[in-house]
Amino acid sequence: MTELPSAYDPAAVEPDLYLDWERAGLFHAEPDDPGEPFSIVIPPPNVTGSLHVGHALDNTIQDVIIRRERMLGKNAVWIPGTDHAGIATQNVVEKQLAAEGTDRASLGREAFLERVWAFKEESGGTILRQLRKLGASADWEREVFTFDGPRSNAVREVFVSLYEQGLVYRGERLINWCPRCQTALSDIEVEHADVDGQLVSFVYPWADGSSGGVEVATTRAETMLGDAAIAVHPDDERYRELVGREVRHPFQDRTIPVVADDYVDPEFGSGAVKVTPAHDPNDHEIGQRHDLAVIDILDDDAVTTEVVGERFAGLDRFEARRRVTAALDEAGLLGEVEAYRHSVGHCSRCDTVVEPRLSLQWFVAMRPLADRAAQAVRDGRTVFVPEAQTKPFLDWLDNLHDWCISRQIWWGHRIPAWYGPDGQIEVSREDLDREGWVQDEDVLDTWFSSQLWPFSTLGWEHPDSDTPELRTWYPTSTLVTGYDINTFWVSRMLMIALWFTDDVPFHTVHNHGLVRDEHGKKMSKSFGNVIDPLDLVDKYGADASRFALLRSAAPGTDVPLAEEWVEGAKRFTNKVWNAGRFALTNLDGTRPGALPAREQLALEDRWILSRLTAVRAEVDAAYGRYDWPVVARGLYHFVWDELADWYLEAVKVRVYGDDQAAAEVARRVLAVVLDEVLRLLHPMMPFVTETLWRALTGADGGRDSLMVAAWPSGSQELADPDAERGFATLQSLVTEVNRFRSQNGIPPKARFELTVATDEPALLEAHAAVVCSLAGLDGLRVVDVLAERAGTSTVQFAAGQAQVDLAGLIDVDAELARLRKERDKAAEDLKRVEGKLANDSFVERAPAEVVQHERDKRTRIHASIAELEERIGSLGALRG
RNA sequence: GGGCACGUAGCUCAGUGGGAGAGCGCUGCCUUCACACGGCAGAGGUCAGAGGUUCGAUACCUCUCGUGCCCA
Repeated sequence: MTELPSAYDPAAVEPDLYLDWERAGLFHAEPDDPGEPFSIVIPPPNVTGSLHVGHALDNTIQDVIIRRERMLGKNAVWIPGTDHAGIATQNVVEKQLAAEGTDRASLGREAFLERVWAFKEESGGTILRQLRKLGASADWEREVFTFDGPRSNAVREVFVSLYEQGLVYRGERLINWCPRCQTALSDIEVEHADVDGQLVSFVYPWADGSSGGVEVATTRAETMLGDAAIAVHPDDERYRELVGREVRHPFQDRTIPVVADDYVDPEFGSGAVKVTPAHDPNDHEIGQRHDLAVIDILDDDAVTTEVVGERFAGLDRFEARRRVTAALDEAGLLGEVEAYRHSVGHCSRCDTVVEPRLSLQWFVAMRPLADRAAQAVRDGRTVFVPEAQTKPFLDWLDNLHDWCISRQIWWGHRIPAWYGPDGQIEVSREDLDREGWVQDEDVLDTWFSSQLWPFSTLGWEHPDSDTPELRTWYPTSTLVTGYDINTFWVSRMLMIALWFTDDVPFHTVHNHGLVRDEHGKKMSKSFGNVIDPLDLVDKYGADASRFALLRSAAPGTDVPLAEEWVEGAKRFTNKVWNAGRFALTNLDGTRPGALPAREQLALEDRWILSRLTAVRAEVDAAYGRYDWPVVARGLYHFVWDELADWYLEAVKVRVYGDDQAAAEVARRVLAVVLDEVLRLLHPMMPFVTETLWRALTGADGGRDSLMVAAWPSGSQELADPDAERGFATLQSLVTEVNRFRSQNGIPPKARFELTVATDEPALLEAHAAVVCSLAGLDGLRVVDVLAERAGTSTVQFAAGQAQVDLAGLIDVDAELARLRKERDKAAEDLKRVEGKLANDSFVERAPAEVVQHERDKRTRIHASIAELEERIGSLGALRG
């Protein structure tokens, strides 16, 4: 153990330790292992992706939870895996093809898919390998993939079954179309962003040739080529007479009716709106109410078709917008054109402006599923932590539209629907091989497969599946994700699980925030503020990287991170390392075991054990709330400010002293404290703690590991308020002496004597050695009354006054200034307290103990001021 | 437009109805035998602003200003 280097070097221990854990099978669990089941499924990252700092946070939290549950003796499993990520993965491969001067159409479906599979084999799993560097203790033997055999079987089963129940249907609906990805998207794959555009007003002239017309406004002028009506509010007096009349389309040989519809906002613009049922969701609904024509003006590339007429056909939608506006101007119909900022939908995968478009697609009817999910949440069968996410989640479920699940791409689960020569449709669990029948070309939305994740990973392929894994670990315990995918993923898992397994998929959803930079800005390549978690691990180690993330991950907030904060966490790992190293070099082989009898314990032993009890309770409570900063701060403070700064220093008196029995007691306590603090730190900082723990206990690795050591019990028997008060008194004296030393420029090496008058003479006499050691004193004398002597100075501490005998070394002016400052502050405090006590309503109405508290304070400050005045006087006399 | 957060030290954030804390940064001293990735000490805040409730508000309520997110 003496060969432990003086600075902790993560790179030297992490890879070997990880391999050792994995080889020993410590990550693996079997359903019949002992212990209450506990399970987590990983939110599957994109199979071809690589680890970013958001993954690092999400998986660190999961690892912390699973490691602690393991230590608590649970049969804990963490199931890893990846997602085939349809559009994202296909986009990457298509980009590769483009670079090679080809495209998927020329390759054909089969060759293209071979190509994607090859890409998946080559780059797939990288991200899971990267997770290992963070120390993730997932059960790698159970790794699964949304597109592997069993998971695909589950997808088909669910699709067919929902179809049979009438919940999956095919229909022509207005959907979000991405012209770049060439596929339909669901509502939530569209991101709305404010964009600067133009609000163009123009006039539709009356069809009967009478003068004037109806003015309408739009941000998408080209859609007028597909207008089917003009709508006004039925109560709008201005237009009452006009409903039922017709206007003439300026560029097409047709007329358009004026209809009345409640949807119209009479306050907006002219109060009349153009209606384009084929290209706007609201207009589509108006169209249905009034049985309007649906005029689709765009093709798959968002280029105008011949439907719009020769003049404007074949134009990109944005070019068409310009040309139509110009043409309206030419025709003298153009009104005001004003700059207008409005919300525009963009493809969440490629940021192209999405086009609302009428299309024949597959949908899931969500209402019955959503109602069941909402009920489960309202009943508390699944809870959100923090709780604040519950309401938006329920609101979202309550306003859910049907889910468009077909995607016009090739990488994904192909829709198991076959079309016969006479328009028949058959949806089947088995592939159909019939003359003249063809399978649907489309694949399913990736979320359709990942929604099955909590049970498909445990072996669910159909309703009769009954695997030991499902029996043991389903429903899963906790799902850990960013709040941003509650709608995408959490909601769908909840809905589909309730429908197919008749149970919630997880009991708890723990939402963390998004990792941002140190100013709360989103990390992005264009800002150049991206932090690569693998760089962090290389530079500072996995423990420090994890700890820094956790320390910022407050429930309900985003997670700011700066590299220098990770550096700070690294310093903490080094502190832990050196505290451990100090202990180990002084333990003389003492192993953690039973504590000495209470009467053998020194005050500092009782104090540190009491503090340890308190921090353990704090940590357990914070774990219950998933409050990572509190866990991290609690342990940080305990290790650094209490264990290292005070206990280790105090313990030196005995371990370096001559009393062998006392040294032995100190060693035994030290071993126990170190053992327990390593256990408490282990889930957050697995590597440094395991390394020290092996040195401490002599564990030789393999299954003899801190990973499976017991989590400390919550026993309160070592709580010791008397010891805490007593030790705090000693701390107060030491701190005051140090302050005095610093303020008078007395070097740390300079020793002097201290004479103390105190309410705690027995305490101070008994612990003179510790105080002398900590405060760098020659000796400590306890007297009844301090005699004023030339060349001395007096400081106050919690239990009295201490006189420093240091003739000639005191800077009298500095000391006077210090005392006056202290007195002025006390006088200010006194004024405040007396003001309070002079207030009758305070004395009458405030609780008795609060009033008493203020009275005690007044007494204390009075005494203190008198004391200070006296010293100022005598010191002044000394100088004068 | 609707909803939800948030505004506390230079920066990032804790916090509680009885006159505020941490980390980093900053200043001074110290190469003390676990650690200079360290030790000891220090400076720095009318707790966004205005009202209200209360004996007492940074905390509870209302409004204003500012910031962020979600939805339409």
